[in-house]
Amino acid sequence: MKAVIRRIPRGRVATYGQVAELAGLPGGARVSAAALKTSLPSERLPWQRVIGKAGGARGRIAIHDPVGAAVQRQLLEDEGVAVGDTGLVALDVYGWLPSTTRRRKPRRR
DNA sequence: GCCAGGGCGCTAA
DNA sequence: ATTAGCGCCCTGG
Repeated sequence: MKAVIRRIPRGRVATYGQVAELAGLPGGARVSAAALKTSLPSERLPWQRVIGKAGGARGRIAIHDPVGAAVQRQLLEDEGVAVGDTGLVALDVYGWLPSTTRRRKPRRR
């Protein structure tokens, strides 16, 4: 699972659900989140590249802690990922496209 | 018609 | 019970 996260290319992002699926934990999106939450910086996991897409969000920072969220945003922009004021990230552009996973209906565009 | 955002219920650890 | 989630549906801009 952590291995999966490390696979996320720089400048790209993936959703918790996507990571969980790739890790072999279907429906375990929150498990991924928990793993990241408990992970230590020494693990050097690019947790910043993992975002959520719950509710009406199509892909945005899902960290509750405002500080952590700000950090993630900064790190992402540092990699070249544009983050909206609300922490929204254009999955259509920066979304990771692993050959092993398929996306939902690309909803035009 | 398009987009972003919020509400609701569900699943898994 | 709690949560760094997810999808569907509705609303406002």
